[in-house]
Amino acid sequence: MENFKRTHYCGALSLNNLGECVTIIGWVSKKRNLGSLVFIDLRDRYGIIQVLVKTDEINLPDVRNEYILQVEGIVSKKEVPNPTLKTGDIEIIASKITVINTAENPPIIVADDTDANVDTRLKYRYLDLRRLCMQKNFIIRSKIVKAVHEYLDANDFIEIETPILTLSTPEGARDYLVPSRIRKGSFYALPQSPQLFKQLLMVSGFERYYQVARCFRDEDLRADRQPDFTQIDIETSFLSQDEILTLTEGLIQKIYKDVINYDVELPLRRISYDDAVNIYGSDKPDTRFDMKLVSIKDILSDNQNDLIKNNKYIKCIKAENIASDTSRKVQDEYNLTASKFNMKSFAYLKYVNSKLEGSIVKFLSELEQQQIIALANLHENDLLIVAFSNNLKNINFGLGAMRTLIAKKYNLIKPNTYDILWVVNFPLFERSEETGEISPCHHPFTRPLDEDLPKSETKPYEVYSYTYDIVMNGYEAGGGSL
RNA sequence: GGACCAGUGGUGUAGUGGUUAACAUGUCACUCUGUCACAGUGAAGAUCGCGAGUUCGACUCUCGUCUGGUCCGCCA
Repeated sequence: MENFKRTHYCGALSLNNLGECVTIIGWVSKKRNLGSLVFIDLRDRYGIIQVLVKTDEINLPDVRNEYILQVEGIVSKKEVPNPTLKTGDIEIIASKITVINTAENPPIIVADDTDANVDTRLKYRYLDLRRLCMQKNFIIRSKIVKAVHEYLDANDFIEIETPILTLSTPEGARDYLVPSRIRKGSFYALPQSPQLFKQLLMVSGFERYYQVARCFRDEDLRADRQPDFTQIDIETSFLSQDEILTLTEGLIQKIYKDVINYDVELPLRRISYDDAVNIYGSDKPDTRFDMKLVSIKDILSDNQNDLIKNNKYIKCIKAENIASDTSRKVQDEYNLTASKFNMKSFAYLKYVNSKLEGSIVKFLSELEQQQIIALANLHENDLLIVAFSNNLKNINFGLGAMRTLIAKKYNLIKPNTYDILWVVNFPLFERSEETGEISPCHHPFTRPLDEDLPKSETKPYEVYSYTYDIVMNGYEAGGGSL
């Protein structure tokens, strides 16, 4: 077996290496044959570098896509730089090329902008993962875990592994089951989280525990949800909610700094669950765009129209400058999104030629119209979507879904920006939609807010809890509780 | 458990009852000294997911089935 040596990585070379004689190893990403000049893009984990072969000076063996080559050559400045490439200023002028391994013609294009569909990519996953954009995901993940270890180790945490084959742990999901060989007819459950174990560890006096923990939940997939996943699992003794949030913020700040060199400003914004839901229509709001939910019930308190009179809640969102773009068909699309939250009653008001237009305008007095225009701060061509409901949760989440949909449709979100905030103090209980029974919102071990404790018997749905979710760009990235 | 969408050369798509099954890209061959989505010329490559049915005739319509995707339920 030959032992192939290299002196540098392809993607790590730069102008600093100018003039050096280097040996690199990589996969052929692309070959451009101009006759006596052949350009080869050679790829390794660090990136792509162009190799220049002058075929009247050296021998070029048969080279095709995804062949693995060892290349000796001089790092040189390109005659025409390519600013779109990290190594675009330089190239290797090859003096010797060795084929380490050949390859069949790959079924998918091994490049960031491959055109293959997901199932094809999964069938040839080992080729899909050669793409640098895919490797980047794994590299980021690895860097995150490294930062987690460093931060928590520095904060006196102990990493402890907990069992995978266990009794059922009481989370909300279905367990994955593994049949027992020794006790026939019995099953292990895979942990939905290390919840019970870490609480036992606290009882045992470890005080600060963490684990990069694999969790298993036998529920259906979504685009952003897998049945087995990894969570950074933390448990401490004696800390207040404020202390645990501060500790976690430090971790988040370090991860962003170490991984993408982004400075997260601390402390993070904290908003209550009730505010998140009432103002943004979501318990995981994306606050990179405005479109806040506004109640106009007060303005319409004297209105005798049935729709207005008979609905306890009337709230609206303003979408700027899209009134003329919002046909009946588009309205139906918005309504469909909200209908998932049992929302049916909507009215669309368009502010055109300095006045309101829309089906319900005829039921609004001149004063009411002026008040709405002022409250919503309407400008020409703004669209005001008004929702009517007697269910506060439905109207909030329904409008929240519309809000997100419109923001995506009109690109209201600045790309490459980070919006990180805490949503705190969730309700302790919720009522099951089907059975009507009371059940924990979070999990059964959650501590109620001290000041709400007296209400726990009489008004359980008004009891809030020491709970907190970390929300990034509208995604729930984590959460916990006392 | 449910709803919807999609399966056509290697890949991605077009194709609304009769086509030589089209286009792009990739591949192969040849030409080419500055390409980086190289360019030019030429070539090969598809029993249209599978099964049944309707029809003179099905990639196309119907039913079933398999696979993939998105969403609802579910996921504290």
